[in-house]
Amino acid sequence: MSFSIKRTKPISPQTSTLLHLLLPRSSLSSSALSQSNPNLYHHYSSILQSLTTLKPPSSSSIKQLHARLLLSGFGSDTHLGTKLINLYSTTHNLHYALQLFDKIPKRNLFVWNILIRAYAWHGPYQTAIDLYNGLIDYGLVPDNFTFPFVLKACSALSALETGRAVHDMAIRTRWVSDVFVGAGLIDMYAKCGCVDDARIVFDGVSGRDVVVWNSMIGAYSQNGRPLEALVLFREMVGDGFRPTVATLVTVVSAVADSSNLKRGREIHGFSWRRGFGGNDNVKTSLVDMYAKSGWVKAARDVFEKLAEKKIVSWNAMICGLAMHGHADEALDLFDEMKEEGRVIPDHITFVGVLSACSNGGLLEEGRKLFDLLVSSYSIEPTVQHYTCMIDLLGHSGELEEAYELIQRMPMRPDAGVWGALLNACKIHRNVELGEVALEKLIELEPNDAGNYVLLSNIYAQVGKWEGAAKVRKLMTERGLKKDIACSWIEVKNKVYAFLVGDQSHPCSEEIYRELDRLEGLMEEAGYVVDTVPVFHDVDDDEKKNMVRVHSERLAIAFGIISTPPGTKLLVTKNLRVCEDCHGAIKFMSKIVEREIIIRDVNRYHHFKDV
DNA sequence: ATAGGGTTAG
Repeated sequence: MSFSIKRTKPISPQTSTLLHLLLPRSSLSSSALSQSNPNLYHHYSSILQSLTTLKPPSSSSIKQLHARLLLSGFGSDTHLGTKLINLYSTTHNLHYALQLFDKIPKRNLFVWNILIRAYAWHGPYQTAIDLYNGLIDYGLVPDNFTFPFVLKACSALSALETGRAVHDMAIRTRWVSDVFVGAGLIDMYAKCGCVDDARIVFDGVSGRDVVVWNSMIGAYSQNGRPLEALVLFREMVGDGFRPTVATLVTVVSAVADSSNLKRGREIHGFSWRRGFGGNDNVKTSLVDMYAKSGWVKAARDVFEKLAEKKIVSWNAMICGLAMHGHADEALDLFDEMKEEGRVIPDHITFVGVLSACSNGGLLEEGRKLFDLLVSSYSIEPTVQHYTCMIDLLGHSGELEEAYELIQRMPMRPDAGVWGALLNACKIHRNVELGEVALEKLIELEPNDAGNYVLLSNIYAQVGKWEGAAKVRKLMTERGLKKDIACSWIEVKNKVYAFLVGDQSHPCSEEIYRELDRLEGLMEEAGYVVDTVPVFHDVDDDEKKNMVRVHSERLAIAFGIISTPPGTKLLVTKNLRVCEDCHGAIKFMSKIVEREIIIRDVNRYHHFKDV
């Protein structure tokens, strides 16, 4: 019997030399092979060892070795089998790995671990969890390697219940305070949205290292708690830990969400002082931060200084332009990206350009892009792409077409889709479709007050007060309250917040006096109060009063009286800017000759009619 | 023999 190696695929010269050295001809042609041959066993073991050091190990060599091991009667040997499984799992041959695994009678923890690792990295993630449970049923106890692997699978699936069970096991096995296990648990809880559980784990980790800090800062940042992320970052630096690129990227993204340019510039400065100024990853997060802080030009400057523009960088810049309503620039940049040809647009790029079209009212451009996404880039449109299209069609007044698209889309429309339609119905005062959209929204998000408010406003716009009252009653019955409007503005390195009708500010009197003064000038310039957006069915005078104390107006008035003439104002609001304020701020901007930017829940509104 | 963290949209 001959054992010469059959070449199915050419193997790398490196591997071929290696096999030649380790397998002298004599052993290759030997005809009496069995487990009783310790030399051969040793040979196989060494070859396996050497293959492990190759990066990447040759797939075909592994299969050949496997075949020879079986022929030599070593098929069920734990030691050799383990090594082979390890090789198979690092070369993504999970099928063979699992086959071998089933044949090994004595399975040690190491084999379970590397299999769980393979499935946690490449999926199917549920298999990793099944294997973890299998390991326990088999009578083994998970160790400090098992936990990070299985937790990665839990994170990928947002499998909170399984994650909690794993956490419980980590406590019982006393691995819970280990840095690796802790980081895995923190990340799992973060991905499941349970930041406070993550914090409990964080507080219990002994000998925290930089990764554990990063994980916890990221947990806050990814779950919309930027201030806590920053507090923890300061604590980390105060404790003498040296931040890494991952720390900076996470913290900059947290600052981006906190909408505070001063903090953003501070962290930018910090990154320079600590030697991260030239790092492309940090720069990309800065592009996003500057865009979200309302300073598109600074974002663009950082973007142009990137050594290499990767897809994330392009996306951050394109989306940054889109959210500020610079539709043409966003599309130009998209063209530039295609021309440069180094990166391929992905699904996020298309969310960016489609939303740019939506903000810019570029219906035909948007239609073309939607076609392009499927035809030229073979991207499977996601529910977000459909949402963008429905938003675009809706804004452009094509409500019927938008509704048809919802009925045609291949996946189940989510709240975002119906929300886009409802919003379009509000803009174009379409009660019938608005009712359809709200009905669906109530099914999907029964406790979101904003949806009810929107429909109520549509009724109010067309004078259907009984409809508005019906929706309001429904809200009261369900115990829902409209979120209180709040706007904030940063003046001289301090953030000031204003609620609707707020009189608590020390300068309140001056603020209202300034509003009065502006209103007089606005009316002279042709401004007429549009009372329609007011929620309640009250008389006109009262409506007028409610509109004029909207939180963004208070913030703007405060900004005007407390900054030098000509200073640009950036106001952030927790809800959407109402139509009347939109019109009023145009006049204000003109009268005081200032650029005013409002960041609301959806996008940025620029008023620059100086 | 095996290990944990990061940026874009929504």
